[in-house]
Amino acid sequence: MNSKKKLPPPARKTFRHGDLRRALLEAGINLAREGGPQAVVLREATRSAGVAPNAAYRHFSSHNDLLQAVRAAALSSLALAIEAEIAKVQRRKAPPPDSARATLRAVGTGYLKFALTERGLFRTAFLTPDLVEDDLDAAKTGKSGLNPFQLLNSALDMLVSTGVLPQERRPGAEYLAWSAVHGLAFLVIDGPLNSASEKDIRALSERLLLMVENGL
Amino acid sequence: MNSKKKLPPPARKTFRHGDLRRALLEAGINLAREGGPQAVVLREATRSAGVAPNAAYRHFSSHNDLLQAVRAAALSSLALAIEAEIAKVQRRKAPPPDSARATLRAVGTGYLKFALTERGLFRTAFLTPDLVEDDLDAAKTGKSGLNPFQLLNSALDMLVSTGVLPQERRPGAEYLAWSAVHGLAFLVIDGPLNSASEKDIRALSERLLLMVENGL
DNA sequence: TGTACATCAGTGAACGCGCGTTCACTGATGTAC
DNA sequence: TGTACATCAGTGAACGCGCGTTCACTGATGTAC
Repeated sequence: MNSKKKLPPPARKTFRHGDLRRALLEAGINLAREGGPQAVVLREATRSAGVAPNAAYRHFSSHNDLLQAVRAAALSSLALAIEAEIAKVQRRKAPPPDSARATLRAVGTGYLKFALTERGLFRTAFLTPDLVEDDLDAAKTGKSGLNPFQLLNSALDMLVSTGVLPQERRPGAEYLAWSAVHGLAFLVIDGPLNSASEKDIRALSERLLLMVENGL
Repeated sequence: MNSKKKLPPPARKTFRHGDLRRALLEAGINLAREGGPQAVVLREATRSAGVAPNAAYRHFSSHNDLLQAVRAAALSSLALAIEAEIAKVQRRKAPPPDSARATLRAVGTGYLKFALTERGLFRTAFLTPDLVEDDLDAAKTGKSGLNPFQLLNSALDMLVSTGVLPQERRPGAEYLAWSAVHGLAFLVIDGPLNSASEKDIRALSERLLLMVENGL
């Protein structure tokens, strides 16, 4: 009945909040998770932190500042998801070339899994083009300190060093692989595969990753 | 100095506009062209048509109605761009298998060209997932009466009928091909290839299309 | 251990903005006679 | 050929909305003596 969109404000007792920056960031992340970058509304974040709108300005210089922080967090989650898949395949020790191949596939799998299970965050992660090569901002990386793009690159380097991928095909290969995987992610979250079954999507993902492997 | 964003309203003399629906649609298309779907603002469209805001409601039932009309137009432009590339390769008569291959590549080329030269419209075209299979709304198609998705499918069918692509690999192939091409388009318009040179992009496009051809 | 005070996190009220949309209207057009 | 009238495209004014942001403030905290 009188329930607002969310839980009532957390009924803070003290004048000071204590951890408002973190609270706002987390609220922002939740908004992004559910509605993508559009949904990251400063006033809404303060609402769910139980605080006046302008209190946010103690911790973020502007709406955009908050949004970029959310984006960095999303990018970091993506890196973690990829790392988790990589760890999975590297656990079972295989001959280096096979392992390299499996690692590249794991990057793709992690990427796609994240895109599917965290659509809003995924879309938020790609707001602006600056997850570029030399972007080592820790807020955007996983445990390894690498961002998603760098994880992909290092998988491709492994492919070369184990002799699977001829050196001369290496330059630019990251963009080819990324294109394929990102495109599928898009078709699923915003496009015509939107209502496909998880099984079908999984099958398509595997074929796509094979296509990349064979086609590179 | 006192120049507004655009040309002053066209100084209509008569009370009736005469062709307001078309004028609003074209204004909307221009807005989308320059700023993507976000920029398609009903009031702005009426402004550039030199008309009161509410006049739009004589021709569109809501803001969203206008936006969908713009989207349909964008989709139709995309179809035309693809058809132009197809026509180019089919003009020079080649053995059927080669021609089929070239046609598929032409679909990809047309798609990418459109994405690059019409970023705003391209993003607008993919607002909502309903350019699906049986969508024969003429507003969204090119001269052939096919929408972009159908053009892709028929190129793949050609590949099968000329014996280039084994029949059992045909199902779902449209999504693999589309993924790759769409992903590259994204990397270029909204992603890290954003500032790449046209030459590099062209080279990547070719390699990508080869990857698809070999990997399917 | 206790007190004075600077710091600065959060408040309350207000702003201007542009949006989509509704209302009762006005005036040009095209048709019927 | 001329006039009466229905139609309906466009007007003008106003609405409520939620947003980001600014201002002068209040009150809890931590530090210096």
